[in-house]
Amino acid sequence: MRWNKISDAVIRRLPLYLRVLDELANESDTALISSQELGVKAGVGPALVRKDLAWFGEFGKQGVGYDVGFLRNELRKILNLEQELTVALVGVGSLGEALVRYHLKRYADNDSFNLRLVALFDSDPAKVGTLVEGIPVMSLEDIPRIVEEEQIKIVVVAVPADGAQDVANRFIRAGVKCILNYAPVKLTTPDTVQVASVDLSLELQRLAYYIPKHPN
Amino acid sequence: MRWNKISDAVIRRLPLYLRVLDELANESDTALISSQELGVKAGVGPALVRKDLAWFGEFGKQGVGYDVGFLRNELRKILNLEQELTVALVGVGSLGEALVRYHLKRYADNDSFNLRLVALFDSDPAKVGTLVEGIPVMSLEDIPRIVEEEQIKIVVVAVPADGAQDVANRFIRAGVKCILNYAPVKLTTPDTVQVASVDLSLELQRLAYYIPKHPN
DNA sequence: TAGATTGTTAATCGATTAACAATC
DNA sequence: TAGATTGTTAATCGATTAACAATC
Repeated sequence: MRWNKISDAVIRRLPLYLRVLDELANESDTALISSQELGVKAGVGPALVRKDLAWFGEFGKQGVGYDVGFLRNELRKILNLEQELTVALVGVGSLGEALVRYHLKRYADNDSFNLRLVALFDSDPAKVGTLVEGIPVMSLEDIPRIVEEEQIKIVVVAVPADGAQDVANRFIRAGVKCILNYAPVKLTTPDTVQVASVDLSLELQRLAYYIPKHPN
Repeated sequence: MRWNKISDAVIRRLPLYLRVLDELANESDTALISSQELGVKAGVGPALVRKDLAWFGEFGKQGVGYDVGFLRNELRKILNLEQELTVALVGVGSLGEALVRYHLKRYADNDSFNLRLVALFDSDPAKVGTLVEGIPVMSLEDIPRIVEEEQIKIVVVAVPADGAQDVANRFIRAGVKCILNYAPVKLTTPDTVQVASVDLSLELQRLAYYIPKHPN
């Protein structure tokens, strides 16, 4: 499986399709779905659904549609969701702790997900050695060793803005290729490294633009 | 000020520019910046910077560049950041509470932000009437009244997936035009309403695609 | 004036949509 | 077979980049 240089716009829609298929697989006994239906449920045009899927193979049957279970399985393979995703989080401040407690643990028992949060890191010596939700907090010095030992695949960056680039660099040097960034900065990374950003203030400022000038 | 139908791709970059200008205004005494420099700091090409800004007016001087303080101010006006942004949050579960405690309060005292979280809502009668960080939790019945009284501009949806569309509809009916959605569902809204989504599992599944097949 | 950088138009690039032959 | 829907190619649409005259 080597489909090089498929646009990220395409990749971003695959989880959308997968979510629809997960629902169908659970809640109903629909065994087949057309690009039309799948598109409506995912909020994407039918032609685009077919084009997106066609990058990876011929998953449908003409005149019939796509087999829900089969397509779901193929998407899980394409997205690397069959394997366990080992995750580390750096920055055990209030945000980091909230993420550990409320977010990441939630995905531990998800259907189409196999996420395991294995390590926490913090620069504050007072926090190193403590446990949060049973997960040990380690020093930034330990990053290379733990990434290697635990085969960390994704790191969640939840440190303040001015430390984010530095910790990102440390994980990149240790071999991590996927970063989920909560710090309000644009991380500079080699293009072998993928960054997803959750930047609440950018989103809020964008929304503010759409506030009507005169009262509702 | 009515610049109708400017692409959302443009609007999304304005907060990026504003962030750069905020930093310059604080940390240094740089009074002028070129589209070149601003682009580098924001991660955007210089031609695009000029084109984006030109949608809203002529803010620069040929041969000189843009005045940092002036441009910052213009962007704040364009993005509606001069006025107080009154926010409500619905869904006081573990996620909602974490958002209240760790995220939204943080923006209360931000330089280029004037966010005020004024009301919480929950469908659980046991929670209605309690306070979270000093903010009262109210019943969904109260949505129309409170939106009107407090002039709520943005609602943060932090309810489970199956309740999200319903609560979104309630706020839309009450006149809210901006929704920040944390529920893992695509909200269907009239196109007079803007939705920003924070969907962690979609981001993680996207990142997973980029995990190398064979060990780092 | 000479040098620099804007605002803007034209060219390029990429992503989405429409159309349809292949085929289940 | 007749009807439906895929996979794919060609057409369209929109967004980014390049280029440059205007001008500070």
